[in-house]
Amino acid sequence: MQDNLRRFKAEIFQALAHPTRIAIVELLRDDGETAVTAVYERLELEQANVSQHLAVLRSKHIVVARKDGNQVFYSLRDRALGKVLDLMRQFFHAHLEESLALLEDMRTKEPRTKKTPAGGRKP
Amino acid sequence: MQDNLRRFKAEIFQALAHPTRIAIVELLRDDGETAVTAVYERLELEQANVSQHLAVLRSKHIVVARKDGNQVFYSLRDRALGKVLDLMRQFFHAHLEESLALLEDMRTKEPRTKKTPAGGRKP
DNA sequence: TCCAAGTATTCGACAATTCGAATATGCTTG
DNA sequence: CAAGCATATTCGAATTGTCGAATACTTGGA
Repeated sequence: MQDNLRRFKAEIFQALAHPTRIAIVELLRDDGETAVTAVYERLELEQANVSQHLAVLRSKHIVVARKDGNQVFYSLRDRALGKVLDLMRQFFHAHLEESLALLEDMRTKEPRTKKTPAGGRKP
Repeated sequence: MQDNLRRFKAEIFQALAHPTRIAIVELLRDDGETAVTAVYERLELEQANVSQHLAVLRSKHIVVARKDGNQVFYSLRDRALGKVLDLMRQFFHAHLEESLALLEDMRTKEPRTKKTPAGGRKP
């Protein structure tokens, strides 16, 4: 059981382990219930992509959907998760220097580059 | 920058998004500084595997290593992460019923089965 | 110096995630 | 019912994560 519990936690973390999903959660936390259209317009992302990420969040019960006629409104299911993100910011600030180094690191590696033509390292 | 910050958070979550790494973090939180041998003996895992997971945690600065002679002692770098896990438990309890359903779901799907011989559904 | 203990890294196979494109589903209005 | 908007799902390709086995590195002692 101890192990199942850990798998459960891991799945929650996994669900949050993507910049877009974090953006979505933060948006819902700040703006409350929001329709899908508003989400992908605010975040400037493709509809399908947002829908896929919402599906992930939904499957882990991080988010709840409410249907209203044509559209679907999403909201955070529990504000504990908002707190988690706050702690995250705290964590970030507490170790600002190293965090910045990490960010720098991330910048050099360029995120999800899909068309980097010749970036290969080590010939 | 907003986006970089989200990528940073996502990486932290990603680092925690594995049952073994959660087990490690919880162990370090509860027992304090611990040598690698003790970790993999307590968790009944392969040395290499634990070392790989520790490398992940290290690369995200979730954990710090202190060398002492032959061995390396690991500890949590920030108790904020302990708090995050506490919030997680809170989250779990707050939604116990659905969480249990999720666990049940996970049980049926069996995690990381590598040698399930004939479990396939749909012939 | 050689060896053994304790950790870390590399490698190859396989599983899982992610994206955009295409397509499907569901609701509402005419 | 057809058309059209809002959302979801499926597909294939590329990327990333995971594991055990093998191997390398580092330290302390014979």
